[in-house]
Amino acid sequence: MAEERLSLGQAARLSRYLQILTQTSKAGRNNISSKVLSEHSGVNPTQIRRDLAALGKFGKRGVGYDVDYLKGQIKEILHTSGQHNIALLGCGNLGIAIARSNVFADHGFRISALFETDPVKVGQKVGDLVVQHISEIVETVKDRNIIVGVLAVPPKAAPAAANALIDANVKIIFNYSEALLDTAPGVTVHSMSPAGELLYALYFYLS
Amino acid sequence: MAEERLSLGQAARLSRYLQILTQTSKAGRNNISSKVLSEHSGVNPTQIRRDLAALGKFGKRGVGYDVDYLKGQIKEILHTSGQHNIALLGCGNLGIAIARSNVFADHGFRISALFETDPVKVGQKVGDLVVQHISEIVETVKDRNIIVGVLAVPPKAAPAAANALIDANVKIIFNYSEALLDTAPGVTVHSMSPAGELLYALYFYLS
DNA sequence: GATACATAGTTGCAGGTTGTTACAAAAATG
DNA sequence: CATTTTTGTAACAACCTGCAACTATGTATC
Repeated sequence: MAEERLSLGQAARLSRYLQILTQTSKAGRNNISSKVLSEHSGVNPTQIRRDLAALGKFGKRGVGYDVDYLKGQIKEILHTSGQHNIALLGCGNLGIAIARSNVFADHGFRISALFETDPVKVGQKVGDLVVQHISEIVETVKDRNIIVGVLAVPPKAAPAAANALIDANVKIIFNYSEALLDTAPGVTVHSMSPAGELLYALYFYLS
Repeated sequence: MAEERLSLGQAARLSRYLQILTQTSKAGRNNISSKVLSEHSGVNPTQIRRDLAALGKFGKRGVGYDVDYLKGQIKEILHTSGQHNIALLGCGNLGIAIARSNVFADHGFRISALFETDPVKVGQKVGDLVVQHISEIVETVKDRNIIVGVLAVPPKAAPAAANALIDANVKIIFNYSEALLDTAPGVTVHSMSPAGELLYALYFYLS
């Protein structure tokens, strides 16, 4: 089994395809062509076919790709077929929005714990979960086998929250706030940057 | 004046630098080296220096880059020194979170209009803005010179909301929902995909 | 069945991008 | 003045991408 590690670009594209396939599947379509995939992903169709053919010949000539089958194959390749538990820090508007949406659930991530510093919010229920105080994070992360922490706190609170996640031995921090976080060895920090992406899109519109 | 159009990669990196510079500036530091910029952006320091040197020699040898000066220069290069008006569709938890945060304001975007379909929310105030009914979108977008629309609506409502934005002649649609949107000529659609990005990060952790 | 069409798989190549290594130039420090 | 830091530059190899071309295999139509 060759099992070579994917390049950065390949992995990025595959997860993008997966995202699109998941939505396509939800919309009830069960077949998709590289052309359509290209329109939604912005990736050149030849590139898509090359990516997919290199990992196994998943398509049917003249027809396209079976959405659910391809979805399953890509999940295998990305090692993300299983369920993964995530902790959400911050139960303000943003945190609640994330907790109630399916963004993560659709992709096999289960929000398994909610944390807050505000004593008023601690103890309240959001869906099936009870909001816990941040002081319980170390134990909960260990008990529930959580490897991903999502930061949905105000920028000012972000560094402290990130450190709490690091202390709790979380491996991936997903930062919804704009704040810059210090990195720790062995911990991947991924920051969203909607404004940055908007600037990028705007540049190509303006020039 | 050479004024060449930036490559996709260059523009992406520059907007990333800009995002980091903005946060660095907010944190009160006014000098930054390519090494630190690299740690926060994930871009190779040589690449950073190459990018910046190619557009003008903004740094001081032995010292680094002046944060505010560099920020200004990059804004010029990206043609985003001015203010840009954006419309926000959806005033649920997510919409409110966006409206109250500084994510966009920090980068010169001003949220100039809020829209909803829910009659209960129409007329309520969020900050200085009054929530308007979606039916007013065409006129408002024209009057307030809005070129960017941000979708913060539930996935089911996203396609209709996107079409409303297209009808209103918005140029860039920024989609916070997971839904796939149909594209229209002359309109750039940019979809956030937190779960996709998380899958990507997870792959490198798991392999 | 024959024909046309759509679409995946495949190859070769030109061009662009990136990381690496190396080094010179300028500024700060002591 | 010597040392250190850090930018600016260059050259090169490795990699990646897009394009064009072509083959193979389904589907639809007549």
